[in-house]
Amino acid sequence: MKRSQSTPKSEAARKIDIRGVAAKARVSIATVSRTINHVPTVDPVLAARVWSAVAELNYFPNTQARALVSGKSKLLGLIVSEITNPFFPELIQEFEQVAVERGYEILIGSTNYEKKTIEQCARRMLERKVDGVAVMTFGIEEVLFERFAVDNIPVVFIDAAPSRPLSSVLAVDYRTGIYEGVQHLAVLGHRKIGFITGPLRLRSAEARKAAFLDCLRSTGLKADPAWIIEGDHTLDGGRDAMQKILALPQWPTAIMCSNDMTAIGVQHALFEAKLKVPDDFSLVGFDDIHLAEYTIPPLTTVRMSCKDLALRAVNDLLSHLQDSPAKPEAPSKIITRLIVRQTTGLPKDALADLPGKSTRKKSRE
Amino acid sequence: MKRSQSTPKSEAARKIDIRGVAAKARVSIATVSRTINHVPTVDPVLAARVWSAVAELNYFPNTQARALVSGKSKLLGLIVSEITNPFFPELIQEFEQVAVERGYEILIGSTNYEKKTIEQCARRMLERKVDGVAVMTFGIEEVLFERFAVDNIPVVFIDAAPSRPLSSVLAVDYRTGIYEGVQHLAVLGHRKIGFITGPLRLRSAEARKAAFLDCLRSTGLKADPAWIIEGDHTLDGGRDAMQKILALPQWPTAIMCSNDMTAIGVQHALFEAKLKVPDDFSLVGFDDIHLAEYTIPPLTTVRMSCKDLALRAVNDLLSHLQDSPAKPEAPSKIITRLIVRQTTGLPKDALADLPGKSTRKKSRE
DNA sequence: CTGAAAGCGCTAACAA
DNA sequence: TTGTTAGCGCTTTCAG
Repeated sequence: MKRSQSTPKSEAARKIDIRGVAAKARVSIATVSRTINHVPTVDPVLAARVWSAVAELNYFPNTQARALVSGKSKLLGLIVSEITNPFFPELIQEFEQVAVERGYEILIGSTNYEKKTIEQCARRMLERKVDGVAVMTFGIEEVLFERFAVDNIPVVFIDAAPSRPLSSVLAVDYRTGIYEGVQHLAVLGHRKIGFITGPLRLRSAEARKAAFLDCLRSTGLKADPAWIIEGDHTLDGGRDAMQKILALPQWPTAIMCSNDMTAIGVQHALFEAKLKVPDDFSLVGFDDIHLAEYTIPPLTTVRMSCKDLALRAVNDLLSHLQDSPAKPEAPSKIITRLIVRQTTGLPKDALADLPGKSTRKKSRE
Repeated sequence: MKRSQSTPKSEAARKIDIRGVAAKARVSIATVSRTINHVPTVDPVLAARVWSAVAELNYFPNTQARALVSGKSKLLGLIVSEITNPFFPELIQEFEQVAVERGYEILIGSTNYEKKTIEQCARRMLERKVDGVAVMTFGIEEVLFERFAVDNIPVVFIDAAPSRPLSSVLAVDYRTGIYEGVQHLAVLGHRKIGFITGPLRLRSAEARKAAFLDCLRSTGLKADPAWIIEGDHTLDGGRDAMQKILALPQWPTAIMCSNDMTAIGVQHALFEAKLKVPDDFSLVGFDDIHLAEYTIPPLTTVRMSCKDLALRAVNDLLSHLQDSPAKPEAPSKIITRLIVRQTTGLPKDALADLPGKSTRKKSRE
């Protein structure tokens, strides 16, 4: 089995490492190291020999050894809520692209909202000595991230973060997009708008709900607490929440959702109940995942650019890493905006309401 | 900045490493190593001291150093086609779970079907010294994986693999599921069934198509080449392919798709064309992603268990790693089976066809 | 059963 | 500019 070891053919079949390259190029390992790290002070002639040895041997450096000695793993952690929610793969893809461009690898952790898993993720990141972590799980117990501070590892959170050095926060401007959504609904004539939240212990689920309530108020509508249902940002959660609303004696005429998956779940609940979108209910999602364009009918939703999110996250992390001169504190928020598709329309009682201004009771069940 | 270095407080504020633990526990670093690696021959008294030192210091070993010396990174590579296709996150989730259970971390690579990206992925895996790689991208240029053979890194492929040591293949039994699908359609009365393939350079897209053709034949139906359209396993691809079919003078009455995303794209194309599923077209997907249950109407599809796939992939890899005694060659195929939901029904011309057996022409456009 | 010591492959002083 | 050498934090002989 251990062929190369049991047959020490002197030079011939040695392992492909920096020494092998050095031997073949007839230089020292230091020169090899300098060459492959593009240190400018290497004699071009030697460099050429090194490069051709590298090519012939098909050599590449051992990341572990490199990391061990340099203290930098060139790994960025990315912690997301739930990899099966399509928003996150889209985020991951963008994040990875930016990271790889900048010479970093990413280590993904999916928490599934479970505290134990989150702990495990944090630990894995620490063990692998990531150079930075983006916690994109929209609200998390920060205690678990104290160790990162101890180890001087930058962390970027979303929406809110503990204030400490090397930690920054990506602020999302939920209000603009949600306001546009509420306005849109109001203009169509909706006065009774329900909201299905995400898991409320997630800070940004809370933020989205707060933004919704706020926008309702500034639009002059009032919120019926019965129509604010807690969901969990999953398809099942959306379906269940909508079923709860359908069990209510009074129905809203429009539903906003804390994310698109919830909205798709709602569409399904409505389909099962033989109710039509947007004829019986108007529906607005949040995130604008690619799928939103493909639901039937296509989902009106609030777009949050995950490309932006990813780019900003990586930049924030790296700016802490490369002892940046001035803090390029870019406090601008991540913007959101409404994308109108086909799940929003006039409220069912619009025609009836128009002539007489009477407040009709909704049909029940 | 470098507090701990500039202030060598003897014992007090030293870095948290194996030496720190050893010092605090008053043992040698070798004993610490043995203890945390659960070598059974450690004196319980010393072990206890070590563990409490570990706890107090909140110590955990440096994976890099460990990997460097042991030669095992405890990393498993997982290469997928496209992380934004929901099938893959589901796969990743399962794979990660199994891997973590077994003490491995995973490194994800998403190829996006681009050769350059695949190369990059392969290289990243090599650089990070993964202990094994699962190539779940359903067909890939194996040349890129030769280096893994050189480095004795096991690789598991899907559907087909180069035969070499340390490489195994996960065979999926496409026929059973697809046959059930074709049968189901045939029983409903469909005689004209179209198929939208995946990217045909992917081996398993080819395999699915071949299985379909095969099943058609053994059901006694014949395939119209015009109704076999190449898609690309994406939403957009499905929509485009269906639009091509709709442009044909003759329509099939049912469509099978190489994956669920394609089917969702088809549903969208039909929606745009004001055609109904299953009234105008019956539709069958493949994969049974979670979303399939939530489309409108819910998608009839062929289930392939990604849990199975993940489990088998990890097992195959690990069995190569731990010098397994006998090869536990489990040549059983990954099974597939039909899940009937609501996108399949009687063909549009069923009633008309029943009385007179005449072959009517389909309405065009 | 324990500790001292030799590296794993590489980078970063320091010398030449 | 180049080579020599000392570790990075850990596992693993090998003596004791």
